[in-house]
Amino acid sequence: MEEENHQLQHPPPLLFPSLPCSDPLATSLEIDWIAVLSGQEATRDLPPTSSTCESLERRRDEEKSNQRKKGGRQRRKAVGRRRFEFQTRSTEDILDDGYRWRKYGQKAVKHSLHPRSYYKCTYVTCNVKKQVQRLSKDRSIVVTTYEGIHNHPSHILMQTLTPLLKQIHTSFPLSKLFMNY
DNA sequence: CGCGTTTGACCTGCGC
DNA sequence: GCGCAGGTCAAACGCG
Repeated sequence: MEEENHQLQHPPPLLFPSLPCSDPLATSLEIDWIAVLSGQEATRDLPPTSSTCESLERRRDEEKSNQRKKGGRQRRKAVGRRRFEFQTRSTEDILDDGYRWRKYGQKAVKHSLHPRSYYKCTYVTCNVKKQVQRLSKDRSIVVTTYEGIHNHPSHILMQTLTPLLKQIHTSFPLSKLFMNY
């Protein structure tokens, strides 16, 4: 068992990373708020310094060369990626965790009566995946495994915040706010 | 028409 | 090297 599996009683954390540069890949900077709150090293990429863009360039080059090696496709087992697993008693297979997911596969799993479903976060730069499977022992329990950490707020949160931000913007236009600067 | 689901094929890692 | 199991891709399809 190389990867870190955490049994959680609550959904995974919402993420609000800083954007250190204009590179689209920069949005994949991952901050683990669970780690933050527990006092561990939270950011798995470089901290947001001027060298971040450079490291992202390097990572993108590595990914490109990996793709070339594998005949155009990148297939790698996610070994060592952070995984969060939690069990929920529910009749629904898909839990609304606030993010939008696209199903990309389903597989019958050995020693289990129920197939495992594979989902990807639909947000463009977000690489988070999750697996959903029912326990064969107790069919009322859904096991959800998250892999990776979201680099954007959930769409539900955005829906909630957008009108609020609009109101703030109309009440306090930026031009007024920065008049004294 | 855009987006999400389904599903069979394919790829990769791992144990023997 | 081979076979198995898990993970991913991508075309076809459905739905709003």
